[in-house]
Amino acid sequence: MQDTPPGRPTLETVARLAGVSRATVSRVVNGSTAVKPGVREAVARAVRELGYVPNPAARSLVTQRTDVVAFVLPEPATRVFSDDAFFPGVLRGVGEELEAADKQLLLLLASAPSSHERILRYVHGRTVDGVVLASLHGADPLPASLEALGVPVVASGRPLGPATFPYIDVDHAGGVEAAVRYLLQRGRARIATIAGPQDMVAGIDRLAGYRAALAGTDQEPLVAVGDFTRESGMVAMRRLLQEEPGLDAVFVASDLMADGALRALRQAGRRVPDDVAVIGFDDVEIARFTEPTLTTVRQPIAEIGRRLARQVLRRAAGEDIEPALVLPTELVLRESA
Amino acid sequence: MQDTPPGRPTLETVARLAGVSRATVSRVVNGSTAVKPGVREAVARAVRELGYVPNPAARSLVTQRTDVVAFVLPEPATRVFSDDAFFPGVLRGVGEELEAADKQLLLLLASAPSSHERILRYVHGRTVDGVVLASLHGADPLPASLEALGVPVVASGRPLGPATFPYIDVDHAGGVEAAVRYLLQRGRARIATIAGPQDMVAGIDRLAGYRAALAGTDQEPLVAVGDFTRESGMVAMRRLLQEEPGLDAVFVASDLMADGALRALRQAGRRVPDDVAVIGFDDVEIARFTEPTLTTVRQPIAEIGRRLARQVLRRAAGEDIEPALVLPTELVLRESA
DNA sequence: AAGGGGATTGAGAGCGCTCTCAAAACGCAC
DNA sequence: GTGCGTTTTGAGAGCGCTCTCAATCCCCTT
Repeated sequence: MQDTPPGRPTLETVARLAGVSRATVSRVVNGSTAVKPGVREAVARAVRELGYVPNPAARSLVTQRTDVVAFVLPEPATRVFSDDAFFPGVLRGVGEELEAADKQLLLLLASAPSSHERILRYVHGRTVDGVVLASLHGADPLPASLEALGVPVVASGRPLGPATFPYIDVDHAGGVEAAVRYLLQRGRARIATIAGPQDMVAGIDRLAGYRAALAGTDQEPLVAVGDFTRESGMVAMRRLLQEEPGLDAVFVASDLMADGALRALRQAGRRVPDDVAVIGFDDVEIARFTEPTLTTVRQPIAEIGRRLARQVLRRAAGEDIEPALVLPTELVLRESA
Repeated sequence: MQDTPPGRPTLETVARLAGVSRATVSRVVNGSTAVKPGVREAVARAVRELGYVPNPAARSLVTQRTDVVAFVLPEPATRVFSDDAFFPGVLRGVGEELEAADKQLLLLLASAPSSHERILRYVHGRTVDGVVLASLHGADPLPASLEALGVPVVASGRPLGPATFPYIDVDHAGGVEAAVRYLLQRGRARIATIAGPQDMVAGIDRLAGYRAALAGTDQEPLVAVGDFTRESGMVAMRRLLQEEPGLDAVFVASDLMADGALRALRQAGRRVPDDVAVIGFDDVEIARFTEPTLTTVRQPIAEIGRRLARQVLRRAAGEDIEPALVLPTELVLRESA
């Protein structure tokens, strides 16, 4: 019997059992090639026998890496985190990609505005190798602060101001334009829109797409603004109906709001799509279950997450990455338009 | 000018600037009382001036703590992660509580069954101080393996077999019984149920509650089984209608399935609640937006998350904790019943 | 058989922090 | 002033791992 010291086995323990030095065990554990097959096998056996697992803290201390990537969800996004399928979807994509790369996912749900300080502290303390930022509102100072600390940052969504850091986004305007053109092409004569918050690029760009599509026509834009929630969609739809009872189509900047809008339309006695055509944006699960089912602009949610992770990892590995990656959207036809 | 060494400041740097020893700086940073006010102030100033942030890896190496808690979402749960409000809701609760305790949240989304090994590795490597397990299916070997490694584990949901580890759950059966009793009391004469998966305690217990409520009556149980998704709720409802066209009420084991059931009822031309009363379970956001709005059994989702975190932290701190914590549920009356 | 060169291996120096233990400093009673 | 009991402070030993650098092997070549 080996007299194994008590407690978790360390490199030293393994080395002793295998009759080699710590350095050699380290080489085997980290897959270095410069180890003779026989020795490698003996070490591997010792590792297995002892159930050795490297201590990540010790490793980080010397490598200066942690193999951890933070996913930061700022306050406003946290609020809708469990009501919306978007962030969980992105998060899942990020998780998938990180798992594939054997990195860990640290989730920072900033439930209070004060969490900013906490986030910076983590990053400053080199707790993480990189940061994925979800959902930036307005002129968030966070990305700049992070960049200043020299940590790779990739954001979901183009920032409002000048982009001083890489981001992934989808072609909001293009997708919306296609959707509104589709409505025009089907003969809709009075197309309104329920826009998203105008302090978020997603809100702004989708509205811009709507305006762009209408620009070449004789239709005047008709806009109500919501905040991406169902309630706001309902309220906005009612307002639009009141303002323009004759509208026969509406592009809604999110599926959740579209669901609310459908409800308001139903309550107002309008038939969809006969009286009013509705097109949403996102293509989250609910779109397949509204009544009627929702025609919508699909954005590749999980793919956004995967790309975010991939870019931040590449950046952390010292690679240069594209300052922006814009993923395509796609009009998905269902019953509502 | 101080000649500050380049790179991140360490304890040493701070110590030199403040003219004290490393130990003293450590004491100040960690809030030990045994430091003279004057010295403490000088050290604090140096810390501020240098922007010193402790290196968590170095700290973990000696303290044997990481201040990280893992939230593990097994494969099946990951699949529904972005379509359901339950797990994101629990996760949010966990995040809140951990933030308050200044702990970090490591998210392990097990996208493949093979991730088990990965999870164990993290835990074994002492990457985390504790583990919160969400959604255990059947006889999952994971908690036992984790316990064996001596890591505090707290599960969301009572395990199927004998509970060898602490868990938090809600009073499924009690809540359902109350709901079905309510239906009985309102004169419903043929009450069916759409149950959840029978390899999950939530599925089993809710069905048991239904049976229990019917036990004292002359009604025979009428059961269809779903898997907590909307689709399965729709399918199950159709099956029930076919089997028993005369049913006048249905308790559905999740809001998402209830939403599907409502749709199936509408398509079958049944009015809710006039022809058929519907009660769901969960009280997620969608319950307030179905048509008609959904009467449902509320479970305190975020609170479950908070309790999970609290218990695992207490356990990690060496405290003894309750082997089980059962939170109450509550019938929320809306339009559907 | 000797010499050279690449392949393997091991010794040892940290990485930045905590914590024990002993020394130094201080306060106070006498 | 002396002595004793507290505080307060500092020195130094690791925590477990990686990585450089030098030593040792081995295998050819001549």
